[in-house]
Amino acid sequence: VKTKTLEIPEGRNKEGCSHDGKKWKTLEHKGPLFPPEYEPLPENVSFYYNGEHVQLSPATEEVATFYAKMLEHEYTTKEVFQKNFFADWREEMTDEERGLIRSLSKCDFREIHQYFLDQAEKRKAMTKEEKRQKEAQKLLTEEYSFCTLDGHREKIGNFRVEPPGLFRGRGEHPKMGKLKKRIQPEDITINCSKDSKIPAPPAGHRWKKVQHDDTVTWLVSWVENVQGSIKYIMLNPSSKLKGEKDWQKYEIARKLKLKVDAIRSEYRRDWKSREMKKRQRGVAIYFIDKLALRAGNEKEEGETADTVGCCSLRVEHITLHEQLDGLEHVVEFDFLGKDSIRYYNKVPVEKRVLKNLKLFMENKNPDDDLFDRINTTYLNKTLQDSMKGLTAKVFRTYNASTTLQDQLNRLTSSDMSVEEKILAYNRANRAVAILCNHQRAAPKTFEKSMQNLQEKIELKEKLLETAKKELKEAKNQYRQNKTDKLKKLVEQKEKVVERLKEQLKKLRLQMTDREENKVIALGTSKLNYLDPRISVAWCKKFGVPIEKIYNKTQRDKFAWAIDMTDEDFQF
DNA sequence: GTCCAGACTTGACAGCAGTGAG
DNA sequence: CTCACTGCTGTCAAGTCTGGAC
Repeated sequence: VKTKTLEIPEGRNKEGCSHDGKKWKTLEHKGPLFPPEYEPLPENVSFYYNGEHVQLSPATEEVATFYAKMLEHEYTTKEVFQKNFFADWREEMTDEERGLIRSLSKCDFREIHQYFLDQAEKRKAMTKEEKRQKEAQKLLTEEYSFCTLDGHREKIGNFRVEPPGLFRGRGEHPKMGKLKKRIQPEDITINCSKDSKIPAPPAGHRWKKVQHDDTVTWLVSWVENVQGSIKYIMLNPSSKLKGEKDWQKYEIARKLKLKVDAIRSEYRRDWKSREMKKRQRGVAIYFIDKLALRAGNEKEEGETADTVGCCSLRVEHITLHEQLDGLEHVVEFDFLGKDSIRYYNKVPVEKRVLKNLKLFMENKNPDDDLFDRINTTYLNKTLQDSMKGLTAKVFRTYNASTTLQDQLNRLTSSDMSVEEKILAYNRANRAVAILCNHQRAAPKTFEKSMQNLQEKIELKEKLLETAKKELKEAKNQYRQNKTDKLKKLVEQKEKVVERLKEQLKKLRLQMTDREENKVIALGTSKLNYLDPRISVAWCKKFGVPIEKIYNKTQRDKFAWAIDMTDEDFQF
């Protein structure tokens, strides 16, 4: 039986929060799966120092293989990467090795590199027998991929412990190249219920700790050595626990929809405040609302790449223009955001905003904070006063979902073909991705695949032309000699023309879609920002199969929405 | 207030499997 | 059957936000 309104789970209030912070009653699992032990290189594969063969100790050799595997990557050409790697590698060496190996430039990993290339080649040419073995292996690991939470079998998101390797940060990360160490069972904390079957550590080992904390959702955790942060094993997005949280997130965003007008007048009032702090707050929230910027927490300098969000914007990240490209009062943004993705945007703003920004920038250096009186904690406290549960990131969710809903309403009509509807959907999705600045590297094969598509279109055009000629010819013949046979021929030729026209149209749509998608990533917004009920309702209303919009993983994650939504739902 | 640990969401991307054309 | 291309899945880094200690 499909319920139209989601039932409020037992022990939860209407926002889906547990009253007592408890996330589960029972939790049982098998613990984490460890990566395989290091296998030393065969004897005929050598490392060379200064041209001489050197037999490395297993621990040193393992770290050398991490570097050797990356030899072709741009990373290894960066000085920071090399420096970090070499320092950490030397830590792993025996005294003797450390005495000998003093300069990375004298190290020759090429033979090791080639060895791994050959191995990859071999793996590709795997026989059926080996593939069957792989399948069997998969079956063996399957039991690790599920747990039992409150009596339900649930899929786990990441049940493997991360393997050792070299840290690859994004952008200009000061820690790139550092050694990410192998995690031992002795580093691992297990979280499960008291009365459950406690997972067994590997033979000869023991866990760091076994705890029974029902106020958190993770099953396994460990501390990672590069940043000192905690890593977790948690449930898959398809799980009930994650699904409810997701639903709750969108409900809060819908609540903002009802309050947003009041909040907007409030922050506009702040623009005129006597207090500098309130003015900054007003402008920051305006940016977060209008441009879907991230909150922008402070980051530890020198520990991470230099990236910013709204509150951490610096003077150097914006340029003010009284006039630009025929527009008035324009702010030009240019900064690196999350994952060192560039945000570049020229935005016309209200006169008062520009005036305020000028004020904020007065007597400051380029590397001074633009909003020096506020931070994300203060901003979120203010937002909480306007609406319970409101934080900066809710604006991203709200604006993304609202945009999708608006765009879909505007771009779809029922007389479109399914293909046209899907193009409309993708366009709506794309508007959101642009708003949220979700970018991707242009696919490596982009130019080529566009060219292929173009050729296909040209071929179709020719076929269509020929078909049209044949149709005309057939019509002529029929006019002169009205036989049944010729009538049939005309009909047949008409059908061919029709079919070709359809195919051509489809190809052209595909081309447009792909071109417009070149550097835009749709996945992130689809997965994290767009209320799935909007898409489900749209599919139902316009007769588009849900499979055209969501793949299997996405359908699993959004099962809650697919179940509960009818075609009238509006965000 | 400020600092920091902790928990959880968000994000780009590599590598793989599946698929359809030749 | 092979090969090229695409879409999916897993990976793990990088954010947000909360709460507690001082």
